[in-house]
Amino acid sequence: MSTKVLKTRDRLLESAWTLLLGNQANAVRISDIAKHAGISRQAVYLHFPTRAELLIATTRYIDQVKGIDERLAHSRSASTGVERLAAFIDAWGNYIPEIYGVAKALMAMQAQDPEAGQAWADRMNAVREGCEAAVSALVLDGVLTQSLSHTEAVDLLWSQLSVEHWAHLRHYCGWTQARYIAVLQHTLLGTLVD
Amino acid sequence: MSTKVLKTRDRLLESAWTLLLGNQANAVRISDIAKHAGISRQAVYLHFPTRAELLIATTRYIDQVKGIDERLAHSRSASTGVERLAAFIDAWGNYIPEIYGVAKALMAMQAQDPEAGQAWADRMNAVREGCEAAVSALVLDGVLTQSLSHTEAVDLLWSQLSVEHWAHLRHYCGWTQARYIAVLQHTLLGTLVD
DNA sequence: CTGATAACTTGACACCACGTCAAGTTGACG
DNA sequence: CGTCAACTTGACGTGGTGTCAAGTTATCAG
Repeated sequence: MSTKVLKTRDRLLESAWTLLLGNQANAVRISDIAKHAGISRQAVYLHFPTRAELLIATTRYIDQVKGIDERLAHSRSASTGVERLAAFIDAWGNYIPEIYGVAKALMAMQAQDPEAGQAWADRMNAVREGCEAAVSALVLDGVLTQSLSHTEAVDLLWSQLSVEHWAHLRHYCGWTQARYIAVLQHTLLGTLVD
Repeated sequence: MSTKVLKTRDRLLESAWTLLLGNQANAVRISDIAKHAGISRQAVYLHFPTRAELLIATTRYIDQVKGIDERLAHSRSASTGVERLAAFIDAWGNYIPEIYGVAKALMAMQAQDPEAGQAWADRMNAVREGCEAAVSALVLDGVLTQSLSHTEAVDLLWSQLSVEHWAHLRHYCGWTQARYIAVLQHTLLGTLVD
């Protein structure tokens, strides 16, 4: 029932998501989102104070719909550190395509809007915590390489799991999603373990 | 002599460079650059048709002043593939800070301006050629890893030498420039060789 | 010396997207 | 029936880009 007729706010978030996933994510204006949701441009401001807040709310909406929390939680149940690292790369790496449209818009926005930048930084820090946990699992197993400090290992994992890195390999280099996952699992294992 | 009184066009390029290296590179408007160069905003358009063209010309200007070509050429003279890889990472990795301001502005711009995106893509393809040459040197020495195709190795090197990756490690993670170079040399060697 | 030309100046303006404001419509619900 | 929330329409302010027109100034050829 609720799937059939969504409230206006959710229709806006769905519209933003849809349009941002499209090819010309750059050109998504407030008026486009409003039109797609079937309301007037001004009415958007009855639900979200600024464009940045709408984008941020969209990421939270996607998180909720796609259940990223459960996906990442699942990776925590691996028995060894190495398995956990692979599961984490798999879970997060396969989530990036879902949020890429919004992420791109938010990253483009942080140049002008510090609030957007902060919101994006907060979400990326959550990813970093996942990286931290994965590296800690390696340390616990005693397999973390000697040549990197704990923090450096986390930084390296984090930066290679960044949305920018994914976009570079998938879009500039034309890799498939499966190859992206496989290569990152292999090379990061080689870089971080022993 | 020519160092004392620069032509207006060069003063504009110098001003753009200076301002874009500043902390709030996001907020560099045409009027700011004009003011810094001591001319009126409208006069900028006597030298550059658009803001994008001004930024692109600035990157070329920096390349010329800083002599990136010679720096990269130097890395080609290494005797072994491994030395060449290290030299290339050193040369390009230490060049990124010089262009980072302009790069950031150009990357922020490519969302709206396809012309800016193309110009940036062209310059990054030049870097890719350097990566390609370095990987070829590894192949010639017979030390390229079995687990990656030639192209994949180039892609991986290229993406890890991206400006975004540098910015992530230097600014988000707080690495020093020296550590960035050292870690990339070490991990890329480990990833690509044997 | 004169007159043309290039490089600039000032001031005004169109455009586009964001965000705001005010006044009116519509529909649900007590 | 009245009220209130959600929405509509239309107008407006802001900030940056890019355009246009008219005037100034220095230099340089004839």
